[in-house]
Amino acid sequence: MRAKIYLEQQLKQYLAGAGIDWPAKATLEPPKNADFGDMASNIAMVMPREKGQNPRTVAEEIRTGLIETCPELKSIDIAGPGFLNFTFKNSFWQAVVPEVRTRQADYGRSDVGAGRRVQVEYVSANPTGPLHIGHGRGAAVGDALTRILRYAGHEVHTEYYLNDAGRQMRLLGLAVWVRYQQLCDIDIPFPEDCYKGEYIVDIARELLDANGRSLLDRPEAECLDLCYEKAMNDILGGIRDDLTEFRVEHQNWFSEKSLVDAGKVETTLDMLLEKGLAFEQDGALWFRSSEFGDDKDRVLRKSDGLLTYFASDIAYHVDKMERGFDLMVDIWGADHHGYVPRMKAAIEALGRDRESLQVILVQLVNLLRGGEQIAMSTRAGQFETLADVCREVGVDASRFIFLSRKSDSHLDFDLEVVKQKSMDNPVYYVQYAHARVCSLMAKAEERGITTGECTPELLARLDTPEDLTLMKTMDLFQDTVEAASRTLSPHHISYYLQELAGGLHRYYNVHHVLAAADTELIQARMFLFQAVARVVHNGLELLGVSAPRRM
RNA sequence: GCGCCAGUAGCUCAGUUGGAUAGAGCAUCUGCCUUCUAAGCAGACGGCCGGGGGUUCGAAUCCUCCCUGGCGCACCA
Repeated sequence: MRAKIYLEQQLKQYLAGAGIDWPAKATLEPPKNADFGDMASNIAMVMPREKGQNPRTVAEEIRTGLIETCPELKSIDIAGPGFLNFTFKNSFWQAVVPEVRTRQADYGRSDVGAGRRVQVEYVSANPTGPLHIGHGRGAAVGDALTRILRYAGHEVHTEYYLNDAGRQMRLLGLAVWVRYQQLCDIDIPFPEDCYKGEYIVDIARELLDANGRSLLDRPEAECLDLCYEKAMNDILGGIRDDLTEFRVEHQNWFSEKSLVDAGKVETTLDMLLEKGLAFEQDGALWFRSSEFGDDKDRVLRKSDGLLTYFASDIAYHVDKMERGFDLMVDIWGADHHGYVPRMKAAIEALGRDRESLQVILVQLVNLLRGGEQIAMSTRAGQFETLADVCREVGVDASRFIFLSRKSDSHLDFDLEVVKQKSMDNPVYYVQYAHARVCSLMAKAEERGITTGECTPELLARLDTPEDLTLMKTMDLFQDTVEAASRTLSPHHISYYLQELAGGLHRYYNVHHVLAAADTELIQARMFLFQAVARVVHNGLELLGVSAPRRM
């Protein structure tokens, strides 16, 4: 059982005996400084006490009460202004090894999510060009978050919102059409605001190869449609392929066009009008977002009669709510942060708690090569695609880098650095820990060493500081999963794994596993290593990073 | 001008939502391969946590005012 859970139960039991509730500000966590013991609590300082009573006196009472009823505890110390520092017996920590052996892929799994239904919408890039590195970051975060939330007991549904209606799409068709004509040696200028990428020319060339110059004889509107459709299908196919390659799979691709065609946008606008949340002014239709915390009201339908993106975005979120999700998580590029208040306003206006929408803003990625910046702009057509980057540095390395920063932070992604197999890229450090154990087990098999039964007596041999560090770190895994889930922050897992891997590498250099003093010690250490490898594996799985058996 | 995010060791970044003496890695130095993978380990060096004020037993973390960088502020998508 986890140290935190155990102590929490014991303390609650003690407080209940005294008729006191668990204080809201009470904490229970491993102290930064290991000299203070295994777990520390401020409970004596934050719980109600008689006036004039010193927290240390309260702590002393708790200490006396607990030390008798908790056989798992080796000692309780009181320090500083009234901290309680708990130290467990080695046997408590050793029990984590069989626990990992039993639960295997489920070790660390939690039920804090209590089956809450969560929808994670991510990537959702306009299909106007290939995915670039910035989309990759969003994809990695969304996917890891999905894995973590599921592991923490949520029921998660993933979705890609496809903006397949609107002006950008028309521009895409136009771009291809112009390129097609140019390929036919017709001298027309390329529109300034169109997509200039080489991939547009490729699509036009395919059209030319398939149809010859025949399109030139058909009505322009028809050609534009044809070009748009072809471009859309090609690009979307590319995006799907890139995501698959990046180990990202959305359960549903939600089409904006389908929303419009089904009249759901109009229905939503009618509903807003009915509730007095929308109004006509200057020939346009407005949403009263300013009444729900936004800076100003926002246009839903322009005076030219066309709907804004915001209008269909509201309709889309209405649809999400109708599908009964307890929580909607949207992952956006940070350059869209100005959009958050109006979307939250919409959620609230529609009668839902604004917190039921959580927008994760993923900051910009600076793509560098040897310290020099590579420009990225879909329209200008200069960028390295996500596929290019994956091909060059690998999916594991890319994902791990993306998941090793909190989303709020800007990220420098230097291709030369990420390619290096050094500590500049910790993914190898973590994977190496797993591979080390695997190769060690293979070696044991070669030598005919078997492990036998995993008994407490055997595990009692795991009593060095390095043993205890590893076991305590494994004990923290589920807490880490829960923290990552609670704060919607995958990077906690990444840092945890680096710490666990570090513990293993250190151990490896201090203690020989297969050359230990006697058979029992060898077996005990093999059990320990197998458990560590299992936890590393589980953690990497949450990040969507592979756990190689050899490197 | 208004808003959002960031500012922590020379560099890249953590810091479990208010805890004890602020942590990793890289870089730079010093050591460790005749033994399970050196993609590793040990040690040293390195800090006014952007700055001022406030809140309290206690602040990198909370409130406030400044400074710097990035990004947004459309009847664009």
